[in-house]
Amino acid sequence: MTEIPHEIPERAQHMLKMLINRYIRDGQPVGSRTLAREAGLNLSPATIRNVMSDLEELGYIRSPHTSAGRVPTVQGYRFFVDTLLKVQPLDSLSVEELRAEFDVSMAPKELIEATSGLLSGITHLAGVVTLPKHEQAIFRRVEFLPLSEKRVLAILVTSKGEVQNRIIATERQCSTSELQQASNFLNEHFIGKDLAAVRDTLLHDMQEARSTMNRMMATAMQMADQILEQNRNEGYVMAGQTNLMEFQELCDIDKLRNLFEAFNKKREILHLLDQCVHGEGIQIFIGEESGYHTLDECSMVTAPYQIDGRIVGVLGVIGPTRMAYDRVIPIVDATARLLGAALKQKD
Amino acid sequence: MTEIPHEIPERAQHMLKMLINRYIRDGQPVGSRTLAREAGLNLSPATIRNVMSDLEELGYIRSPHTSAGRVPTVQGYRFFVDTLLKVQPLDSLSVEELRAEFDVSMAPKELIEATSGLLSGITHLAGVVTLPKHEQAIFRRVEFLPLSEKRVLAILVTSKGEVQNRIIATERQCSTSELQQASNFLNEHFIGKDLAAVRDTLLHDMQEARSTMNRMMATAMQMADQILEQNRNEGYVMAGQTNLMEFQELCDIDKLRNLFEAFNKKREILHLLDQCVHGEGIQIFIGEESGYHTLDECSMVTAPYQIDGRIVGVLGVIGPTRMAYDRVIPIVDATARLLGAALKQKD
DNA sequence: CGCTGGCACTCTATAGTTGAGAGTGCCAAG
DNA sequence: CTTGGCACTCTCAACTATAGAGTGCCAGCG
Repeated sequence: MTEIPHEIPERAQHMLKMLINRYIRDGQPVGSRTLAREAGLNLSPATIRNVMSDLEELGYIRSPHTSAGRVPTVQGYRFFVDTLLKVQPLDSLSVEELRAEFDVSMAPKELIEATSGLLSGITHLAGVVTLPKHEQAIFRRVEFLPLSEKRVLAILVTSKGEVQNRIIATERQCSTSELQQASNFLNEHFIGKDLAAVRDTLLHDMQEARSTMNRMMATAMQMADQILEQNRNEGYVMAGQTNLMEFQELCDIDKLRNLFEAFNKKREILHLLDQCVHGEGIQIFIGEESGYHTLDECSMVTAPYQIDGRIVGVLGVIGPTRMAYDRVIPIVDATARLLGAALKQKD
Repeated sequence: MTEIPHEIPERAQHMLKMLINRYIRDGQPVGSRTLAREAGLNLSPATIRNVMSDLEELGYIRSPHTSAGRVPTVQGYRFFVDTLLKVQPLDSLSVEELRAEFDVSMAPKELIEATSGLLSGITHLAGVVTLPKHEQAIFRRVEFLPLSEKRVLAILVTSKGEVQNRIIATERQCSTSELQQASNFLNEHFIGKDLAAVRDTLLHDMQEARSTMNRMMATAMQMADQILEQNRNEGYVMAGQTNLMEFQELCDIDKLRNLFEAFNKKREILHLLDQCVHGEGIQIFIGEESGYHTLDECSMVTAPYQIDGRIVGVLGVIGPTRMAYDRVIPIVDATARLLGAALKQKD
């Protein structure tokens, strides 16, 4: 079973595991002597050296230079997380502690932000959570309130408890009854309809009749657009970026700046997160695997989160390649479940 | 007029100005030869040296070490911005360009965020804007919408067009008419009242009668609390922190981390901003003047912004002490006016 | 008296040098 | 297959030397 020809012998695998564990712990290249002491297999450093030499040839580890011990390569980490790592799910006590952090009375957006902060707080890495994407948002209600002479506050509510508001400038003063009439019209016609459909209908109607309600309808449409855009998964919330400054390997000010700028630009990160939404469970990008240079020395551990079995978003952490995967993975996993559960209660 | 005894002679002032300008430009200590070339007063380096020696004795400049030219001290910068700097208001073209960036249809919170981004974008420093503090928030309307069996969405609107929403768990299913009744009750009793008063009355009423509406009222109160808290000026929005990584003098990873953590904690920054709300116009903190160690190598330029002549918040930028004050000050000033104007339209 | 050139002095930054230490690769022997 | 031994390589830190920048001071000049 483990005798696959030209594959890594069991003993070498064990050493690789030890080496990576050690490297994750203190970030220094691991030498043969250290490993001999640590590995538990009463072997001399010389023997270890032979094995390490093999592992290097196979591409799992490399020496930064001739006399500096070995560090894992991306391929090494990949093998480590794929087959060497036995991830234990979070014990139920920890899960309960975690669950207690979710305040279900929060609005969805706040909940997302809190979750992001939670992830970064527990793992001491950067936490990231995409905004949940609802398959379809259902129009629930619209409300127009006069603010001052020519200002109207418009509020749009969808089925998921999401609320958008926006201020409209009107050409002339609208009476309360006029506003009432407008909202009644929209509420009667569109309640329970898909927001995208509402938007299209409004767009169509506006071309037909240049009614006094145009302004209101245009705004309703704008708000619908905004919600739809949000639902197209346009964005994520990040927390704890400063945690990344703690790691020596990222302390190069230039790398750090590039990284932070990538976080701000969002595009690359978003693209990566999008990829994660397709895979079922935990996804891990290690170093260059992401394809983005700015993330070269970073890994990303993500899990999609779901509502009623439907994946609506992704969350995870970003940290140095030598992060404690065994600790981080269960946390990300559990957090994804808990966030899903917390969001579900809003349906 | 300029002959105040024991004060800096005119020529020395001019040199100090030149020296600081030069230092702001390229961040290197300025030597006598450089200054001789730059200053325009046909003087030899030796003469310059004598003057510089005087300036050093008076505490306006100092040498990082024996042979390294001079850099301004905090006192030097202070004198520079107070009396040497002639700030020209932004030309009207630039003001118009700036004004175009303000989209008055945005909700107040969004507007604040956009302004913060604007400041950081133009100055290439970190931009900061406090949330506006309204003297009193007026209760405008509350709305309860059933979401699912035991979930109700509550929406609270104040006179300034601010909207809060929150999800409530109810013990049993509430009928639409019940919810209607609850909101009618609140809307009738409290419209136009001060939010703090509403809150207190609710608190009182809840103790009197354990009605079925308790849950609704409790939530309304919570939301009122949240708005009130926001109005107590609890917070600010920051943008462009990464810009600060461009500056050599802040490139020490430890300083940078401390700085970023101070930004996250918010307390110290908030305290500083609070001080600025009292002074009338532009306020400048240079280096240690702030009293906070984390900001030692930073300056902060702020201006309060007002609605109808009433100061409701502060905005500004944070950057290295050697920032281009002459450029930054007019920008901060103009932005404060424009933000005030944009917010006013929401009243 | 203020300005100037000259000069010795100080300090930093840079490059080059050295030695200790860590770790390797290889080899021959068990 | 494993092991101890040994020569080799490379880094890191400490140290030294040197060039360059800038100063302070002084004596002379207008």
